[in-house]
Amino acid sequence: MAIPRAAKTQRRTRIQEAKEEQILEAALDVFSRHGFRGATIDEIAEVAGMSKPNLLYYFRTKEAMHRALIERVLDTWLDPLREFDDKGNPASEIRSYIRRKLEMARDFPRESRLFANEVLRGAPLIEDELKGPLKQLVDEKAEVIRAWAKAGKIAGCDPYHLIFSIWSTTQHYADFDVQVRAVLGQEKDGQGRFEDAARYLEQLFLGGLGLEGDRRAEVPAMKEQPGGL
Amino acid sequence: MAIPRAAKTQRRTRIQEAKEEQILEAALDVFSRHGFRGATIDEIAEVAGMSKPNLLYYFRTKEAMHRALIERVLDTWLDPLREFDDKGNPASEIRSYIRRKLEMARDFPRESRLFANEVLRGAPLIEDELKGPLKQLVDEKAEVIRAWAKAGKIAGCDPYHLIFSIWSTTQHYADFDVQVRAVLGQEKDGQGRFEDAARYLEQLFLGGLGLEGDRRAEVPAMKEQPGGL
DNA sequence: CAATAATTTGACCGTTTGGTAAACATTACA
DNA sequence: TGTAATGTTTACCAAACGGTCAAATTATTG
Repeated sequence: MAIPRAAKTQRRTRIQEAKEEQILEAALDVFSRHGFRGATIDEIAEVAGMSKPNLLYYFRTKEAMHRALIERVLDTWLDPLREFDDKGNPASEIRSYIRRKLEMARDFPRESRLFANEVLRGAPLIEDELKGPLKQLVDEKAEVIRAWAKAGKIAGCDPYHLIFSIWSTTQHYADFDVQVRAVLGQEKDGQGRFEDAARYLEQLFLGGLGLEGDRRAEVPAMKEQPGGL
Repeated sequence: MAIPRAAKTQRRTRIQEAKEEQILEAALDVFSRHGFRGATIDEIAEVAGMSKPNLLYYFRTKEAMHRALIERVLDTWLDPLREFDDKGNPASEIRSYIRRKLEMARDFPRESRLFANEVLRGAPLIEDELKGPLKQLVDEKAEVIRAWAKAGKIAGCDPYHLIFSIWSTTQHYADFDVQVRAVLGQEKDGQGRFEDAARYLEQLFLGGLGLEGDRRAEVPAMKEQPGGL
């Protein structure tokens, strides 16, 4: 008998754990390049190095795979915003938020593109997630920013659009990577563009919020590339 | 005899013109939502309200359709940057560049998403365009910005990343529209978010470039939504 | 009004797609 | 070691896919 995904015994075997990981890794590769409809199970199976039915033993449908991927990524993706702290001082909080987002764009570009692809097609799978938990989280952080503005710690600005602009500018380096590289040319083909981007974006956002004075706040430089997710 | 696309007579008939328009309009709809691989000829034909063979009479392959679309959009898409003028004063040039890009995101979101989809999958069709004409145009405008900085008219900054950040922040309102709406909630469901975005982005960029004083420069407000492309 | 060219369609074709059935192989563990 | 549960593979299916063809229809024009 072969009932997929932890049938009789509730406990997941090592082999399940490993194979599912292997599949999701391959799926991330394919989905992030071609979107849901453009991706094929065959290609994912090939990248994962296993037969199609074998893959379908672990994830019964293409949608199940996609859903599993998206859920996992969405969670990780919002971590930097969750860390955004109302106790800290505005300049360093914003600086380190930008840095963390930029590090993610550098280290997990496929995750970013997966998300972008999903939103581009109308986000049918995560609509509820966006309108619920995401909106709630952003509302909360927007309130923090508004409080800073009210206290005169930063220039008054629309906190929602501030958050949008940090999202867009940082994720741009993952989602539009090929364009960025094409425009910068081969000289900047290493990871140097991320350092440049970090410097520029800090200047932009701190200046835009009237915080130039706090330029050299106690925020560390971008980390070297770490390991997996 | 039925040789497609202006055979004996060189002149394109009215009917050709109209049908090709009708097809590209439908194709834009489908490609912008699902990307090249995710789009199907059947769906495009259905949206265009004609039979599949009829559609294929005007565009022999799916790729031909996509190519025609991309070429047309890419050209329009760069117009605002071409208008970016070194003669004007920095504050108003940057302000009106932002406004134009934001107007495009508002009025032509599908075009923006088409482009985003293409870049996301690695831009195989427009790689040359990006590395050639686009890079050249950006290089040229970057030089203008650098000159402004050297002359002390704006704060020194990396002009390439400045351009990237204007692209990303403005296009975000087209490409991530569903997310933006989800976060802002129903109250801001009208076009008001574009006005808010315009105000915020001007503050951000002018502030970030040390140009707050020039805030009320001679740049008109965002235009009402105009007609077709 | 012919007749010729342009357009449209239904039927079709080979391939790819998402997914299944069942046989076979391997692992876990009593 | 035996056996039940888990994992893998080969062969396959129906639907959807990109695209073709020849026949039918509609415009254009001498």
